[in-house]
Amino acid sequence: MSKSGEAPYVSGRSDTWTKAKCRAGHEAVIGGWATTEGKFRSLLVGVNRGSHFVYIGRVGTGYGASKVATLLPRLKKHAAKTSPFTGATAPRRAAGVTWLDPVLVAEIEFAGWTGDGMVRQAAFKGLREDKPAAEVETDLPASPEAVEPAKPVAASPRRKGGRVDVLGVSLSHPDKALWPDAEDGKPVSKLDLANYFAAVGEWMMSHIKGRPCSLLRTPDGISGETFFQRHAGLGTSNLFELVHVFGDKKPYLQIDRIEALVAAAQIGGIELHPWNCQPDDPEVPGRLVFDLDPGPGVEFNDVVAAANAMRERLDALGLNSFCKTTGGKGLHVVTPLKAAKRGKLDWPTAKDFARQVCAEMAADEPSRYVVNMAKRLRNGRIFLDYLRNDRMSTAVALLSPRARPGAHVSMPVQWTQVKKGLDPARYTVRTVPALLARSKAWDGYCEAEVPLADAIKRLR
DNA sequence: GCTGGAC
DNA sequence: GTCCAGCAACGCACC
DNA sequence: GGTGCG
Ligand SMILES: [Mn+2]
Ligand SMILES: [Mn+2]
Repeated sequence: MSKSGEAPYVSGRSDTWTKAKCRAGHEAVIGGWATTEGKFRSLLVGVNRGSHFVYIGRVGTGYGASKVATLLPRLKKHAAKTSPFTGATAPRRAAGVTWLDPVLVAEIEFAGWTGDGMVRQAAFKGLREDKPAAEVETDLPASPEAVEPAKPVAASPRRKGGRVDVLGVSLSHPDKALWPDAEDGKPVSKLDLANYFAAVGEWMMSHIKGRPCSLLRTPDGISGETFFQRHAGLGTSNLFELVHVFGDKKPYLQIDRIEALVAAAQIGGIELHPWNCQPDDPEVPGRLVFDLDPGPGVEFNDVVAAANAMRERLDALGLNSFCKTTGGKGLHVVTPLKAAKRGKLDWPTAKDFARQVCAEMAADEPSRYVVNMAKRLRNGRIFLDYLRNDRMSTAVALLSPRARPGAHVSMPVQWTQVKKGLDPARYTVRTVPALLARSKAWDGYCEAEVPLADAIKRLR
């Protein structure tokens, strides 16, 4: 498992069989193509298994109409009279399908396998000119037992064009620097980020899975252009899930698998900003985030004190809380919420609860805390930002890196660490995988959830 | 990083 | 071909 | 209503 932390990235998932299949290959041999009404539709692809050429499904070409233009002549050159596919699963002859001699190798990206061994949501990424078709074999063993346990993935060999795979996801320009350094004077590359995500993804996933998740992207590094992306656009990797939320036509990005984290790294997606809803239920609050934002002139030790004070208040209300650094100057105190069986919690209620807790804390120590946003009263005080607790509001995800100098990440810590001397700058893309492997921080998070209704009663 | 539109 | 723009947008505080 | 902010 990935907790051993001895390798830059490891599989870490227990469903080895599924995993092995998912990674079985991102290459396939083209055995045909399909058109409808004369327009190109999809590629029919397969892999070699022994003496068989086994069909594994259709592959779309996404949006790159230009890709089709260059591909079509290559296809036509290898057109054949008969199907190259063999065995019981070979596709039937059909209108609009042209067969091919199985010599062209496609690089594909896909989201998984159907029960009958076909790729799901497969997209064409390009031709592998350097790979002979005969070498594209299924590496699936005959039985699940033959799959060896998850093991460190070997350092990915460089391919032509310098591309590298991480968890089967192809990275362009793996050596491109995204940060000038991680407190160590050495540039942090896209490959470093991908390896980071692969290493900590297991810990991240339960906190982002099933929720819309914006990306803060910086494809040319943190000193280049920076922009948020919340919607899936043209050319979005099919490793992301797409989720529709009430009131918006366009689907939001969602990250449900570690491979999607690597896909985020590929497009320079550094920061993850998920909704704080229950998984797969955008309308129901799933956690409260108390965002402690120090104004100018506040010592970090005072933020530490604020986090502990917040924890005590939440304790008194019957809520369990967990603390993480933000990767910046503040801290987040997070309380997991149990979804009520009846009488669903709504966002206005959750936000109002958070506001009241913060307002009481500020009223008790007005010289330290403000609950009023953007007021110049913030000087020397800590802004208790309750506004993360709204439907469309986000806070930086657990273990998300920050697109700022130092490559710090939002690190889960134990309450015993939340004391004088806690140093958020220790936690970087470079240091965290090893530290996390030995940490017990946030153990029991899921079991700690409590319905907010009880706490609301106690508040009044 | 990637797409699509203007030139 | 090359160049360029888009890639989020909501609630609060204050003017 | 606009602007600054998170
Ligand atoms: Mn903050
Ligand atoms: Mn804030």
